Amino acid sequence: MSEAPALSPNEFRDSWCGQVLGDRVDATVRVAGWVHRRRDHGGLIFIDLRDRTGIVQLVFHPDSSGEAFELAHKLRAEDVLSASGTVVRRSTETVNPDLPTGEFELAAGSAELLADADTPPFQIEGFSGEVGEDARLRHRYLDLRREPMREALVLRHRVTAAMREFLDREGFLDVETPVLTRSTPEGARDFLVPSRLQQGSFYALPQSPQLFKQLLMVAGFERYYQIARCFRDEDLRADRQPDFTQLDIEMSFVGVDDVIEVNERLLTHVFERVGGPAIELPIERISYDEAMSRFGTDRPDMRFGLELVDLGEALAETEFKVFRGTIESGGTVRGLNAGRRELPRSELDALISRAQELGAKGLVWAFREGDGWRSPTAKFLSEAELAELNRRLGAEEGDLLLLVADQRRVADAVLGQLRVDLAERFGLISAEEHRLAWVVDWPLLEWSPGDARWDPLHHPFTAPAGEFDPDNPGDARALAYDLVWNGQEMGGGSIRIHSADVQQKLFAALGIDAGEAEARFGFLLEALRYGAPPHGGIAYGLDRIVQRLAGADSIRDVIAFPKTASGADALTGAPAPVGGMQLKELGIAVQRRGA
RNA sequence: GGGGGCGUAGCUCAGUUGGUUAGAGCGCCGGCCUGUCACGCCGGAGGUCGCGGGUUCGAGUCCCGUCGCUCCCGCCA
Repeated sequence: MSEAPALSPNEFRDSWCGQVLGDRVDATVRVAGWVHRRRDHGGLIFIDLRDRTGIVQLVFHPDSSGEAFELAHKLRAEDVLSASGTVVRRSTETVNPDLPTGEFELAAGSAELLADADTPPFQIEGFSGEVGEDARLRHRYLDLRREPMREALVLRHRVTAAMREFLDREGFLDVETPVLTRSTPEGARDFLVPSRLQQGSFYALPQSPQLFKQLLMVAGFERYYQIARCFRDEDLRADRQPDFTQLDIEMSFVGVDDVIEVNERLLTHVFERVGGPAIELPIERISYDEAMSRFGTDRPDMRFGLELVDLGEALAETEFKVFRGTIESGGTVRGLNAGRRELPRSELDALISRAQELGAKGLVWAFREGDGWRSPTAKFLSEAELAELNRRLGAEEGDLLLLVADQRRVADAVLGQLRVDLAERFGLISAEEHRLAWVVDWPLLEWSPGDARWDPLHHPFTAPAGEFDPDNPGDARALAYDLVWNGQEMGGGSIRIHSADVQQKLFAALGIDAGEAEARFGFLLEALRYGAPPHGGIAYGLDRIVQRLAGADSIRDVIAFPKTASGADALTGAPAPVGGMQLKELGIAVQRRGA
């Protein structure tokens, strides 16, 4: 809970509920808030009154409270009340040690009902069950009265306040960029807004302020930040909302190390301010290649082992058709040692199903037994091969080994995720341990077999390291960096291309010809020709950072009014149909019902 | 777009192999109660078992469809 703000006395109150403490004893104070709980003893009534700062107990006596006693009898949960009385120190045996104000209480002399409340659809506090999220979201204003939600939003405020404090001190300017902007159909699907004045044309809601912040660098602002709402029309997850918040930062005349350095100090400052985990500087860096090789993912959770091992070489000559076929078609065999485990067949089958869900054709499991394996696959492999696999996997007696034969990227994706699943199941992750890392040295582009073209790993404005060779686009490295926290991507950024020529080369490499580039990004190319400084920056997922700091399971728990998994706002009912008149003004044909 | 889980009182849940009148805790309403703090005690109300269809003598329970919530895969430059 944040400290109670100063309070100007008025007709409703002159003290916060949470401030009815020792220094007020014998004083007459007036408090206002919500009836948290009522304990009516017939001849004596206790009311717990709650405001943002906490709870105080009001006592109503028939003798000293007069009319207020009659009112207290009629009070119900969540009624809004203003009450005044004398602050009294409780006798030793009536102290409530669970309440910050528990040594004191307010002997109420008068009270005024400011608003009566319908019975809430769920209890605000004080019963052991967990209220379903559906009900909570439908009455979010009641859910937000609950302590955990209030604390989460207070934490969120403190995080953004600390960010602004640091960035202001470092000379970053907070500049707003448009929400109605232009669609540049790359990456995620855009949310579109029809234009009334130019019918048939559409605004797009920004997926990020990327191009605007680059233009601000061209404009000479040098250091920019914004806590920006971004929009992506993709399916939701526990850590994905269609509208979400990004801490967006951009700087001029910097290289990778400059951006990382200031961001490490930013994170340290924020974590110190809000009581986050201690950060050891510098934050460790791991190359993309090493992350993929050891963990099978570009956002490795390095709090535990179970690292991936490449077994292709050891199986180059194998007679086992599955392995041999995969290797001959350019794939490989990857494996991990899950340690000494005992899993029933049903759970091994579940692992296979999970592997298939993740895209594998199958999963080989084995337990090391003597010099060989206990495994349905053991009979297909030679003694020498089994020994070599055991050696490479560091397998000891009883260790569970998991192998996937596939194209490298599939094997990585499957084992990289299984590794995390297994660590959770086997309890290898301590809740107290935190591990931050920069993933660096990214490839600039990756080949997309489906679309038969090169796609940027980050975005098409990311600067290549050194000169870009259009003849070998796959070899190019990017001046890019992602911040990974316990295996979750928290933010990412890069040094940007600040030369129109280089930018055009990149567009060409991505299959965007000069005409199309001019049509879609002409404003950027033109701006880059008017003296663009070298620049770069980063964007953080604010919701995810706060989620992690709050220890919440979903970013919905740190967003005041989130959407459900189907993208609906359970409170307002959005999205909703609009009237024919509204559509007509936009030049959109009105569909007849049933049409 | 695909897969899994859930849907029973206001809330959280139980409900056996398909079988009489669908239960519990909390909340709610009424009564009693002067030191409680998840107050206590007594009494009471409250149900379209998400919705639609089917099987059956009989469906909360089985089947099909559908809607909602949720987790995951795809997607998220």
